[in-house]
Amino acid sequence: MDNNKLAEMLFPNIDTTPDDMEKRFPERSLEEGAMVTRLGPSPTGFMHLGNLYGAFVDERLAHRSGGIFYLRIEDTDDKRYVEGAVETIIDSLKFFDIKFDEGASKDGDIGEYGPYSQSQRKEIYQTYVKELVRKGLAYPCFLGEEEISEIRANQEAEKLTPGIYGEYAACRNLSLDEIEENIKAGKAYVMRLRSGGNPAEPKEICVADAIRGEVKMPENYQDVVILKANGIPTYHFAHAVDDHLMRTTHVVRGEEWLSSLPIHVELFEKLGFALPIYCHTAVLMKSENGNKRKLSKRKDPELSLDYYKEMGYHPQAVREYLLTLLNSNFEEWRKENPEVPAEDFPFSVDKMSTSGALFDLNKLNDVSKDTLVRISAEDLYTFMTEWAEKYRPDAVEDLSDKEYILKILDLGRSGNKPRKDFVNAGQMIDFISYFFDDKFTIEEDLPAEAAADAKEILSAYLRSYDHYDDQEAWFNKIRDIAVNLGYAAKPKDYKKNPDDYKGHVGHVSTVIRIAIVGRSQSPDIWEIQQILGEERTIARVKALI
RNA sequence: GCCCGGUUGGUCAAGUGGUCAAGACGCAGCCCUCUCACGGCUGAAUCAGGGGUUCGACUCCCCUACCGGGUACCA
Repeated sequence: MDNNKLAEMLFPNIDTTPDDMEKRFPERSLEEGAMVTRLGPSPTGFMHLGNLYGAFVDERLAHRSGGIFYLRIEDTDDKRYVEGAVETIIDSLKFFDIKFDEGASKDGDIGEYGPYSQSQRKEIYQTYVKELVRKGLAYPCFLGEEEISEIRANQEAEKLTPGIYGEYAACRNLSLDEIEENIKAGKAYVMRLRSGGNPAEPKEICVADAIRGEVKMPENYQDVVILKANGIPTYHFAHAVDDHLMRTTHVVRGEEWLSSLPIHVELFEKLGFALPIYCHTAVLMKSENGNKRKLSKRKDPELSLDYYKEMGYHPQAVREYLLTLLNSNFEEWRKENPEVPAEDFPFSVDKMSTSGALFDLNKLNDVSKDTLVRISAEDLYTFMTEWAEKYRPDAVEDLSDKEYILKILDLGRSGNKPRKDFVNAGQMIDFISYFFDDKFTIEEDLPAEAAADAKEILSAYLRSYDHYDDQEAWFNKIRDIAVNLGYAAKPKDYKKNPDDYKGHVGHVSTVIRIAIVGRSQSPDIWEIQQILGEERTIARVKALI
């Protein structure tokens, strides 16, 4: 068999060689230890939290080491392509502040190692396939879908590993004439790797994984497809060629790829490429019916990135949450360095867990509260108003008085024990809604202990009200009202001798609180009144009377 | 079926042969307190099961169970 002849017959239009490619995409000149990572999403749907989780690892690794992080669109599956998916990916990542140094973008490719969409790299892949054919390491396979499933059925009946390998690789040893005949007859074909693995007794290979340590697996012996009938490579082949030519140093991907690692090892070897360092991350899971399950785009809309955007979670909060999942020592670090940007955290792959974490909304909310308390009112205002324009147009009008809103947002946030009332923009708008007359309603019943005296309490409050009282003077007046009406001045007194009083000062103030904010729970009433202003305060008290 | 991973409280987890098995979220109680929040304190709750190896095993080995993934001309 004349392999050169076969190569020419198969790829007459390819006149480039691997050497050309090496020259076109030279090694990057980066500092020692700089990592080159990539995100390789396929434009098949929408981004979910798991994608962001992985992207974050890439981004941190590259940027903390002074390396490069690039975006490569892995659009080798035309059947699954979804219109607009690339834009969604780019927008989502941008929203969560994941920054790329090069790769695909809305304004076209940025960087010297492109094209960054696999669909545009056909010649590059074929250059390498042609070379493999020359070396006798790849061959055309004319097996159709039916023939393959027949082979598979037989293998399954005999309890053998299914696949095209060894004796089942029917087209492995076709003669040049047979191949030519098939092609002339217009038969479709794929290109397969001529695997060097031994199906009878696969060798054990050992790959160092940065997260999992040494991974031992049997070598590959399948004649895997490297080029589909349409001339586009499979993921496996594109991965090898692209990550080599784009000079990726660290391949971060989900653990679902672990099983195909032997294929990649053989591909890199046959192509003469050095293996990158693999980092197989645990996949984010979701709990369902008591079981864990991998996140799914289709089944888990509440885990799509858009969901967090819609709920109004601050991107920084989501980042911090992800960081707590990613590196177990992050929370500890954050406690010691509350004011330092998360970017300074010494992120490391060997702190990453090997088992899949369950997404926990409780934890996200908690992290979010801690995150928002560190963000200035000014920035919260910007964030909230931008969010409202898109998701809560009804609230935009209310938010227009910036000075007013800033005071509200800072309510109780100063001092060393700041309130942590805010979780996300949607919740914030609801939380502060009582500050706006058009949203204000009495949402709760008066406390049972003081309901009967409500009118008197409020009237007395109105009579004694002086907007310019300081907080202490203000509260003393409430205490007086309480005592005069037969309520305990201190909750403790009431607890000790509940029969001596109708209730305690807390019940009395709750009546006032409901009049002013419409709820039994809120930050300090005096401060709220100062923000609301005298007129509005009095009007609300009168209204309830 | 076969192959590959994984398994510490409800959740996230530290831990790498000798610990009363950290910490965080959540939960319960208490304290602070005009409510809530914040903060503080206390508590309940964990090494999947069984065999080895060892003076000693959450840690090492084997088996089983369970969970997840792969087994495509999908990525």
